[in-house]
Amino acid sequence: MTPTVSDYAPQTIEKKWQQRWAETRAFEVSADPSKPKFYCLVMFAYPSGHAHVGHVRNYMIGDVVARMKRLRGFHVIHPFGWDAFGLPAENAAIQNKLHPRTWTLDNIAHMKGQLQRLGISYAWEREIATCLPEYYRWNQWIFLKMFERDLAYRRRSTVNWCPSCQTVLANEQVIDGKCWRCGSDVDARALEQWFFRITAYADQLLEGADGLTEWPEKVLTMQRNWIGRSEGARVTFTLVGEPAAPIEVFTTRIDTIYGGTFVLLAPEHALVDDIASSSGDPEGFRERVRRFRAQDRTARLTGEIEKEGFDTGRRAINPFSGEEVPVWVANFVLGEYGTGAVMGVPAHDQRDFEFARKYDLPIRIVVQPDEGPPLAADEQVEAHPGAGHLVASGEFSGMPWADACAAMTQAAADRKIGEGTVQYRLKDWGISRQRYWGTPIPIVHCEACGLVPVPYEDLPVELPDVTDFTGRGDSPLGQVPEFVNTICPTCGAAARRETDTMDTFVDSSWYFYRYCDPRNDTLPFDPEVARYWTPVDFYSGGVEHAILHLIYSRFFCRVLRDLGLVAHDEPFTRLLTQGMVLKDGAVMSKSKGNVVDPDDMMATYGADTLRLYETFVAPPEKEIEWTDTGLEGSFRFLGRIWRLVAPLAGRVQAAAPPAGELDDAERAMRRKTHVTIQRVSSDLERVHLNTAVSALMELVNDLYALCDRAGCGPASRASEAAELRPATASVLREAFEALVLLLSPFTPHLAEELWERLGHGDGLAAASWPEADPDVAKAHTLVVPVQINGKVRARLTVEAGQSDADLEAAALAEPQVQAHIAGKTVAKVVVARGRLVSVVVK
RNA sequence: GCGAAAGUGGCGGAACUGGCAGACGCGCCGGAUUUAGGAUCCGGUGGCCGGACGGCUGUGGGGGUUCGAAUCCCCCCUUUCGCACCA
Repeated sequence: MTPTVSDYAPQTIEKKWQQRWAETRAFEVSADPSKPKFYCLVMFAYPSGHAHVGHVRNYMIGDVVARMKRLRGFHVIHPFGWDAFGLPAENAAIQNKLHPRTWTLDNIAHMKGQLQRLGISYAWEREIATCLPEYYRWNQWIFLKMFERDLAYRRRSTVNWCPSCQTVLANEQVIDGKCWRCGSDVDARALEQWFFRITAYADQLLEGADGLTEWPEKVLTMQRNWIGRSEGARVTFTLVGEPAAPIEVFTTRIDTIYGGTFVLLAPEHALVDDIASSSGDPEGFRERVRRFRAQDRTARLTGEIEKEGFDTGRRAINPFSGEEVPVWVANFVLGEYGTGAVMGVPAHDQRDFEFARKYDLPIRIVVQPDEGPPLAADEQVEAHPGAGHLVASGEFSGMPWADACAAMTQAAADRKIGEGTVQYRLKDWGISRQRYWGTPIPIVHCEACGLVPVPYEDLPVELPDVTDFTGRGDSPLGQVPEFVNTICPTCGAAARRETDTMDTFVDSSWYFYRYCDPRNDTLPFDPEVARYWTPVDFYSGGVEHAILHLIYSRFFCRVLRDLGLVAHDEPFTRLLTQGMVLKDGAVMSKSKGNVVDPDDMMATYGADTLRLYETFVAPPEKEIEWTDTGLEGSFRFLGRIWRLVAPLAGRVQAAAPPAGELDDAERAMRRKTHVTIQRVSSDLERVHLNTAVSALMELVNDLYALCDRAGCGPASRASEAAELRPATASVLREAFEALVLLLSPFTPHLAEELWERLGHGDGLAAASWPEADPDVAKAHTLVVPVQINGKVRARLTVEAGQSDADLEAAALAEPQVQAHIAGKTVAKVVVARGRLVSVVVK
């Protein structure tokens, strides 16, 4: 394709304007409290090597919003950066003998070039990369603050171990028992680990969700489920015999406690070992426990295994009934939830019911339904978990179950045998990773002093240069003596550094605050500056982070708030979860070989075409199927605009604003222009990008028709010679300018070029969003359909502003209508808001 | 199993608080231009009947509310997503 003067040549235009934007620092901003701000954020990128069109889509959504807000007079911060720590870099290093830093920085350079060629309006001077000491230093700083406040702590626990990634995973990072990153089955391992006490904020995170009115309900539901709050009570049963010990159970149905005919311990329960020792056959006992513990962790968590258990031979006293009940160990009781022990109430819990039937344990009904026939224990085919009133429950008999819950919780507290508690499914966030390419945890282990924080003035604890990556087990940092061996900051004795690194989700939990003040070297960010820019007004990214990044960030926001660094409770006011880009029905991935490279698309069609396509093809939240023909359609549209506006730009740029002497077509055109301004404006505020584009296409179609008629359009021969009425020129000028401005968030290069050709030397940076004139946008004549018995039989063309009575009369006078009501009686006429007349005949 | 969202032409998708279903685009058909192809410009395009005016039918299926339902209510089917022994 050889471009001629009238051809749309995106490559030339795009290079020109990208240079211009860089020279004028068009998108750089600084805090200015006298102006309204807008923080537009897209999830930063993992520098995997190449951006594909799926990433590009998200950046496009953010860019359209940012550019629109800028034209609307906001001070817009639209930053970008790199989530630059993580395993792929380390794995690449193992394979290619490259340092992870080299691999990462090279990838960043390449991807940055891609994004710049797309013309995304980032404030590049705020760019951050989490793998640089100047960034991760502040991870360490925040970690130490959390350590001081007991929000970061170390304990031994059973953790999720990914055998392929050779590291620990947080609970959020295990999906269906598999590693979120590589899909391997996750094992259990007992390790000393660092945790963040996110559970301290469980209630706040839950309650805060109610205020997130501009988040997708789906994400909030996922977060609420993940937090999993349940109200109940802890009640203490007493193990009889030697050793005598309390067994605390958690229940949400203390009202059923008189039906508690056995106690179940998780195989991991602390008492199990003691009981085994004092049993007749300690080895056999332990063997059975070992078997349960070894059962597939995934299957145990998802309930896919057969419920099994065995009698410990010991008994415990039910504190309410006073009865001695057997104590069993059961494989379906989770050691990590509640107290690791439950009371078995077979009549009212399905799991306990199945267990009791299997092992012939007693079933006792203590809640009878208020209606219907009473339950009988030996006839039960399933548990009755529902409502009713209590029976066989001592002094509580006869009470409605909900009242009984309250009364019995109170009674337990009075008698010091229990108390009401709230239990969460959410667990503390395990952040230790046994890998190299992450933030070193700034702690020193001293024989004498224990866990000693690295003094703030010694930060950052820098990653040493490791050159030999094996990817085997234990933390690579442990193999670097110069790193490990240090002295205790407190007592000066020889000590060892912590060798685990932090989960990379720590990096991403606060990066959006760092953008506000990215070069600060005394604090993570200046609270005053952050107060101006944050919270983030619009945040766009993938739904896969619904309960990972998005819950961690909400937690960090509160921690930083309590440290006095931020002034709000929620970091992201509005969230959009964008749909994925599919090719051949599948997510794009290198292994499937279905990746569409934006560079290829830009080489053929230009960045603007790619940008337009990805915003037009479907609503941002929906997934899209990539089609080359769709992309070509977008290219055609831009060519169509070019052929329309470019040749006429010089001829209309001096035209006066439209005045009174317009003909019908010109008046209609003006109206279309102003209606389009209204539609695009409101669609963009709602981020309905696809319908905004379609409104612009309608405008262009109408402009073609007008120019065709005026003999000046692309279809006209010898268009240069055609006379242009001054009125036409003024209408065209107004329409072209609106079109270019409304289009500019989508296709900024083309818009800048045409804006310049329309006589504006100072660029779109100096322009502002067009305002619709409601009077011009208003229809002067309208078409009112007339329904007879629900079917449209005629259309009236009337002057706007007719009264309902006039419309009714006009409708009934219409010959078409007359024909349909002839010989029948008009029973009723409804006029709907001047838009429709509905006639009912019999 | 539980919960949520969705189901509209050949395809992607429009339709604000119930008010002309199918905007816009892709594809397809026809015309103009062209030596030809491509590109471009114009027109047509849910289905059935009719030469046209027009008529009938139509938003997963079935019922209901209403002058009027893609939209609201009930039942069912399908798809996608989330949760799934959390006591």
